[in-house]
Amino acid sequence: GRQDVSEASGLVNRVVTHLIQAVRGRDGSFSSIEKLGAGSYYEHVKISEPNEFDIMLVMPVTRLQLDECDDTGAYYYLTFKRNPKEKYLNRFLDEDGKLSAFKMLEGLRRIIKEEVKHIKDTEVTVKRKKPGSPAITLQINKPPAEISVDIILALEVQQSWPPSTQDGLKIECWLGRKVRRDFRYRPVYLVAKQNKKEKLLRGNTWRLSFSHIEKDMLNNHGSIKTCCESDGVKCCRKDCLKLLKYLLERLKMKHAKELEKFCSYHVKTAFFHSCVAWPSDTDWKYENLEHCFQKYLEYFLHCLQDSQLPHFFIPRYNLLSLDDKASNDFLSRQINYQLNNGFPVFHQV
DNA sequence: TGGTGCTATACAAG
DNA sequence: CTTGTATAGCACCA
Repeated sequence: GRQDVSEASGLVNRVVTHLIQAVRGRDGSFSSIEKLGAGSYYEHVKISEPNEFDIMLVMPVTRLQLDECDDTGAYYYLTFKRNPKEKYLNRFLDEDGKLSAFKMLEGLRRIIKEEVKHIKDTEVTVKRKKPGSPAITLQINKPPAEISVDIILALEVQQSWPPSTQDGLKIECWLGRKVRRDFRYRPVYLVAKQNKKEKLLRGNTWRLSFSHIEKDMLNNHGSIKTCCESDGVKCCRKDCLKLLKYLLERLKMKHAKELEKFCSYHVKTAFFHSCVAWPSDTDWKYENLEHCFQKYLEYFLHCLQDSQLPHFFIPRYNLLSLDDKASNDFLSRQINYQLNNGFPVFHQV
């Protein structure tokens, strides 16, 4: 309830501000780090109790050279272009001059692990590292329940988006050309995410992140500027997204193993494509929630059947590989069953 | 003088 | 009502 949200967010904010202060002060490396709330909680599309938070810690850097490390267009090796003043990051460079995501994440993790001990009145622990994951996960013990906070390290660089994004973000018909142009002037974010397909697993790859743009699109999702404002017309876009998130979450609970490849990002990506396919606010009238949800769901089913869901910002990067055809078919069958039987999982608790 | 960091304030979203 | 975020004003310091 409201009380829980308040308690949880208060607790998370106290812990996170404490950690940010410590990380900034500790040594030169992370002195200009900034907080950015990301993920469902901050996008107002959280479906369950507020027990999961995503916090991006953003490091501004100047002039990076991005080299694609595979054909997805999402993963990059990073090097500093001609001497920037980023001397304080030298200790995170590999032998070949590449900025190491692993080393940087370890540096941040070490400070956080140390600092967590100094937080009074709250029991905070740093969870074991998952290989290749960009997150440092905190667990906050709040007696009846537990809150987990994913801290994601991101680099922010004010330069043009890489070529792989050229034909992505096709929002002209939905949000407009000017909005697209403005988005593309916003900085590039790179998160310390290891590419599993990388030949040598040295952990120095980075992945593009568009969390800042996604958050903006969700909070400003109307074709008409006044969409969902208090004196405007309410639409059902966010409710549709929440419903499919909830459906996937429930199905994942029932079939954890078979559905392990799927995450809410698939659902979110399909959502943005649906917003483009049905760009007008009248396509998402609040009264038509059921019909809209069904169209969105059918779109997602098509993606699964074709094993084809392009990343919204990097069109050549397919999030549903043919290699996982069996998983895609499994989820498609599960969703079809739900669709044809009045969504039984929504009623089971 | 300009950069930095804290606080107050306004306003959006639910 | 609550929380989150952007911004303006202010003191501080090199």
